[in-house]
Amino acid sequence: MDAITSPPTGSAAQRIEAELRRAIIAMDLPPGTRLSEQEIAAAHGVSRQPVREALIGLARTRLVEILPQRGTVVVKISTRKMMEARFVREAIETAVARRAAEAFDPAARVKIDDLIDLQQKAAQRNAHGTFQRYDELFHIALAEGAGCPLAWEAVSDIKAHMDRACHLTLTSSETMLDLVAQHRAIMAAVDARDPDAAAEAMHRHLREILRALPKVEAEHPDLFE
Amino acid sequence: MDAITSPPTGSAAQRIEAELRRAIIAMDLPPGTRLSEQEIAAAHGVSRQPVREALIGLARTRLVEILPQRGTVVVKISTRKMMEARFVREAIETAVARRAAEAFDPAARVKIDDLIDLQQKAAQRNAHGTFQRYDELFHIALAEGAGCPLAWEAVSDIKAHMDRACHLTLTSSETMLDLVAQHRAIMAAVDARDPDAAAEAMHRHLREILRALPKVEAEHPDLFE
DNA sequence: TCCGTAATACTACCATACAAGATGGGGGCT
DNA sequence: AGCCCCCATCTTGTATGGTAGTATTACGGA
Repeated sequence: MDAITSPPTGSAAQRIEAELRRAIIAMDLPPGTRLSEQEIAAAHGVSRQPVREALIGLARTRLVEILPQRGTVVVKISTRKMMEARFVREAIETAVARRAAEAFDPAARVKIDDLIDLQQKAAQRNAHGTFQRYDELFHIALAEGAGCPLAWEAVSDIKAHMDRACHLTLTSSETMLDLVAQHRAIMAAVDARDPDAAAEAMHRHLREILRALPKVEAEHPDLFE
Repeated sequence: MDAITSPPTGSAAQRIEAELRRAIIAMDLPPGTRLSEQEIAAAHGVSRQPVREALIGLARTRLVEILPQRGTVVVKISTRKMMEARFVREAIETAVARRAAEAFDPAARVKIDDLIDLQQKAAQRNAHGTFQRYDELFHIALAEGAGCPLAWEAVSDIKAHMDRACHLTLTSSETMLDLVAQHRAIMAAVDARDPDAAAEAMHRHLREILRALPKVEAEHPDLFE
């Protein structure tokens, strides 16, 4: 089961980028953290060049901001941009859900049940990191089963940002189990071959996610811009 | 009027990436072309490092493919992926059009009329490159006016691929003028505050674009995978 | 005490050099 | 002849040194 643990992949630059991305989304590197090429390179036992390429990759997805000749910082969370991100993601994923309900790859269908079960176990253990990883795998499998894996690429970066914000809102085991139930509801509509219901279920799913964000912003204003 | 010519921006890596991206989309570098870090560096009078970073950036948007220790090539066009891309873009832009019809920034509204006029002139002159540039500016302005500039970021990479394919289909001045008319139709629905009509107009607009692609694939099989 | 100025200590950026892997061709062996 | 192995020559990947630019800080004057 390496579907969940796959850091040692390819070049040093890719490894470091994956590790930094994970750390940022998991809030191990909170918004505002200053990142130094030197320190990261020393910590990973490589030179500054691969680290630099990793940071450029992260800057492209807006997870960090590179200020020329000044430094690199983890970008702060913007509630406004989160709402825009949710809008875009909703547009894509409701369309995917609708298509999934019209025709779904049977082979991918059985895999999804396993993913949901594993995600539920992670939620019961209150294992935040693995929960989010299985959440991601669910959405990937849904897109692939619907026949548009490219849609996931478009959602991927957006979801990364949202996951980071969700790390503040998703604290209790109950809220995580709610999301699992919503996943099951989506698949129920897909199985029923009901496009409108599937889109509506996805719509409700995504609307829930960031509901608590404004409250969190009031509690941790330093993490927001 | 620098809105259309903005290559000399920032670092050497960014300049080179922008230049290569333009060349790839304009088919100056056809699919399958082998790109050598050495040659590009020599041609631009810089070292390999910035070129390398530029190629990494292009690889991230799937315009080129880097084969470790082997070489870098301009990716070939895939009709299947183009259809998937159109699906995703349609999902986003119809949602944007719907939102635009609900509320639109007046300041952005007047700018759009200018862009459409300029695009029409470019179509009449059969100036393919500038036509596509104004097409891009139109869609950007629409997203901004609708209040979700982030949506454009999600569409940007997808549109780049589609524009490359359109370079083969958009040959006559008439087809370009058709697209301009469709832009006007979209804005007419937006002005009428009719979300469904705006979404439908956008839908028709995007459906047209790749209609001729299969025929082109039969004519130039070497450009496709 | 406060402010303007200059030196200092960082940063990202670029150039150069080196290393590691992959390919293609040629020569020798079977 | 056909196959295999080795080597020359590409490629990308990594390491290191140096440069230009910015923020900070120390310092001298009012």
